[in-house]
Amino acid sequence: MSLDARIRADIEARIRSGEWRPGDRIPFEHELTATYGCSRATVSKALGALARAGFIERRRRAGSFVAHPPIHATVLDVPDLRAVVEARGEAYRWALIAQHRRDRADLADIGAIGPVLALTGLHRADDAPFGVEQRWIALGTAPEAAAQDFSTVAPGSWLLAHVPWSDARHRISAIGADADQAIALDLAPGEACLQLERWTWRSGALVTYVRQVFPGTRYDLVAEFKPFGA
Amino acid sequence: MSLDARIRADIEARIRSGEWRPGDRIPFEHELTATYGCSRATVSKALGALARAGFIERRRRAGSFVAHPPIHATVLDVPDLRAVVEARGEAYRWALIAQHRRDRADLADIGAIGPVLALTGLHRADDAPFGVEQRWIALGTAPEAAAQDFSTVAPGSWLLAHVPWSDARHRISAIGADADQAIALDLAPGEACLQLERWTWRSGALVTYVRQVFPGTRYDLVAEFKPFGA
DNA sequence: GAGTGGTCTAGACCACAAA
DNA sequence: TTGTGGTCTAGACCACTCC
Repeated sequence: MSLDARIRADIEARIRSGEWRPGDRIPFEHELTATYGCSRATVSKALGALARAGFIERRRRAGSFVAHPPIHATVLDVPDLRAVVEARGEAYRWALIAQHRRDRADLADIGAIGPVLALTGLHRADDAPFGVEQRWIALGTAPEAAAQDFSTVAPGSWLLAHVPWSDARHRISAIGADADQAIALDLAPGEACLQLERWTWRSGALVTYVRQVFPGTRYDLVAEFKPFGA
Repeated sequence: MSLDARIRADIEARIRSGEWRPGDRIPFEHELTATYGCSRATVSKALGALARAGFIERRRRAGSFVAHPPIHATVLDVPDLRAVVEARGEAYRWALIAQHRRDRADLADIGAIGPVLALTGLHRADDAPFGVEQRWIALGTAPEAAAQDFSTVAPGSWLLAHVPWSDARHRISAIGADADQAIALDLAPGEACLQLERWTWRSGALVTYVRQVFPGTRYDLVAEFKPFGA
């Protein structure tokens, strides 16, 4: 492993672990030069790669800082639905329908171990329901969630702001609305809906699993991209 | 614009334009050093960025070569359905249902200008239908398509292999199957389906627009990803 | 064996923004 | 004004790999 790759991995690990948090200033290039006993070009190459990957922001005369995670709403992001809806100029509302705690996860396929918080709720835009959500939060990985009141704050928004994550997986499929979903979303049973499942992990441990169901006519996912990762 | 960025943009433009094709060797670093009148480190920085972005592959002792576009099947790729199906160990078949040529695109929303080839067909895996496809190919952008026989070769497979592209956009939504789709896919009308629309451009000109409809129970899209683009 | 890319050094000048 | 990151140079050694 090259020296610049070691420096990069080292700093990336400190950011992922939370040792260096968003907004923190990381050491100046000349300090890292001394730390690693190398030239400034090597440090600069490592920091340049980290900046390109979005881990840090670099500002002349000020230094390099751990970046704040961005908020978008495309298929490869974890969207904050509140932000998405408000960006469209509509009023967002979250309503908690049910909440209970289980000391042992009884859903093997979601991959949670230990106590979980199970939540069901409804997302509204301008008072019209546009998504139902069932969510499980692994309290072993995110213990702060146990004390949080989710009656007015959507768990997705709260998690994005408070719990870091390192990996996620989406599964996108089409389903017919079941009876409960149809009532919540004001649809006919069996009407086509977009189902988005998302697993979110932190360092290999599941943070949360969520299943969101949106009416097919009121929601779609968009992805713009280029070939070869260009 | 920095010198290394100019070199990078210059080479990228030659690749996108097709002047340098996949497999071609691009000039050696020391030749580019002479061309641009700069040091090897600057050339190396530009080529390194192009390699990271997937435009070129670099091989010691051999040189740097224009990369071949990869084939994958996740939500941010243009999948070759034949490859996806065969990777699952199933037999793929394509059946052309209808084909006609229009001298003027009559679908303003797809963004095609000039003559288009309109195709409808069915994808099968192990003889079971799993997707219907409606496609428009802009003959102004991809004139070779006019002479191609799409009765046995799926247009998606052919286009991926023969027509380069520079940008794409997906829209993923859920719809109820209409009468024709229900018959083709062997479903009840109104049953939930996943609809994938894709626009593909080359240098700003539309190459093809396709709308694929899959039974919700037989197809889903998966995306795995990390925060900050890490 | 010869020549490529991969990496690193020590130094330099500059633009820019924060102090 | 000052010190940071941004960029570039000229040179070096190395590992790899194709001839």
